[in-house]
Amino acid sequence: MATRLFRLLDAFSMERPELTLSEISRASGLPLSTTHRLVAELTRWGALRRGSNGLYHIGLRLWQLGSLSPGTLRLREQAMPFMEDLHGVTQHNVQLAVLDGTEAVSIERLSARGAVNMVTRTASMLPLHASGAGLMLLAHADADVQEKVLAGPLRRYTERTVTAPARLREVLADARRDGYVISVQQIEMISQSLAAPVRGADNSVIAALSVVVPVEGVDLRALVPAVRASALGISRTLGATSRRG
Amino acid sequence: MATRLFRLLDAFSMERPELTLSEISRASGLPLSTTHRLVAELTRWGALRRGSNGLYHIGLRLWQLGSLSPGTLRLREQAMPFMEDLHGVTQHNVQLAVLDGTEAVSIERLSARGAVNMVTRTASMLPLHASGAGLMLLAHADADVQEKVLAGPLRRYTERTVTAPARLREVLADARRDGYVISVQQIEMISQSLAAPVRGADNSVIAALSVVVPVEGVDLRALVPAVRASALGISRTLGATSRRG
DNA sequence: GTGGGGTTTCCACTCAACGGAAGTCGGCGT
DNA sequence: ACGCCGACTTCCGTTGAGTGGAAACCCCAC
Repeated sequence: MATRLFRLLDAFSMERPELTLSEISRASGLPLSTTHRLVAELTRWGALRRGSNGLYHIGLRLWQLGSLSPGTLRLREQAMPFMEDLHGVTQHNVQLAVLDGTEAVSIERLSARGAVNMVTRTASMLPLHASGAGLMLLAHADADVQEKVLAGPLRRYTERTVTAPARLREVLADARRDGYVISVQQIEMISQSLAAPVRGADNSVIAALSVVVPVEGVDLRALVPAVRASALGISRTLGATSRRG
Repeated sequence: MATRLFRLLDAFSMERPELTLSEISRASGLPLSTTHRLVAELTRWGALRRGSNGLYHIGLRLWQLGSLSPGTLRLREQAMPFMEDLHGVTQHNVQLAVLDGTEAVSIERLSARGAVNMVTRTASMLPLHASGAGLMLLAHADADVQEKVLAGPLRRYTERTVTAPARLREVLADARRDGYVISVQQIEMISQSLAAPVRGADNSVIAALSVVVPVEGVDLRALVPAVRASALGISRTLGATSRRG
């Protein structure tokens, strides 16, 4: 059954990327002998590898497969130069995120040396309703995704997190109209972010470019043109023709 | 059964990253109804996603999982600045590869604007016995891997591909001794490459940094110091203390 | 309307996955 | 040296979950 495989693979995480067979068994709740067989199959295929230390870890085969996901390899490669420029100019955290189901996933990030330690790491999730990038992606998401998110529980990270659906709709409408969105202290009280949409060849929004900066001492408004310009640059490289932000 | 899932996922490729259900069924050789059920399960978990166009593609969940593979995220992030410098100085293709089983996988690459069109793309395989990076990885691989590769069939890409095990052993020994390896016209008659080892915190070789350049008009020897220095730089960033190349 | 694709649902059979149990290996403490 | 313990591996009889043929469904193009 497939769910067993998923349970097994889910045993691996950012914190625990290497596990023994028994650990996998315990973490996934599967009987040891079953785990043993499944792990063997996964290893044969290359989804898992056993290191010289005897521990199992995710194999590159899986990474290669994952790299086929739209909005990783090509998007990243094209976006990198622009992100670097933006990072160089602003000296703040820059990140690129895409939509996956009802979550935003950060696929690339350049962190500033002395900047706010971003909560998020590459390959991690961002809330759609509270992060700058998430809001921009949500603003341009399919109607059903929007409805699902607006209906579902909207976690309140801080006192400033917008959790009222009606208010959120306004924010999304503004984001679409303005071509950028600013999210202040919605995830942490010490940080704020600004995001702009990245469009693909068909002019649909496929990613969001954002900067995450400290609340203290930074005026996000001043960064709006830079972020929008960078996002437009990426869009153009990807073949978008629309001038809309 | 797990193999069915693998067959199904293998239907996706660099060339065909988006497929209809029927296409998946045909490509994987699985009955349509079985495919339907498996795809549904995979989609529920997030390994696959169905785009607004109705086509299925690999989901970000899989990409995130794959990113847990050692030698992708962290290695890439640390290596990037050095690769960019090297790329800037040499103006040639620069790539970073790691070992997976008995193959080398390119995990990052910077291609030169007007350079040889590298056969390889990011997230693609390199032969261990014929590419510069592959040779360096093989030179430092576990004994059993080396034996397997030397025993197995060594594909002859060009007339200059080394396929004699004895000769290959010499090349590997030289690579270990010198701290770099040069592979001339072993994959294509128009290109050659130079690779140096990247060491992790335990001083073991975990990756290979290489440049791929045209045969005509470029003296690889002149690039040896640059590539070695960059590789050492990455190693140092990763916590390696060994001065051996 | 009709044909032809892709897609979804249904269900009885069967065989492959399951997992308890027993056996192996290796390291550590006494 | 010995015994213990944990991790790993192998075996095998049972059974219920995966299988896949078939039929219905949907939607578009001609």
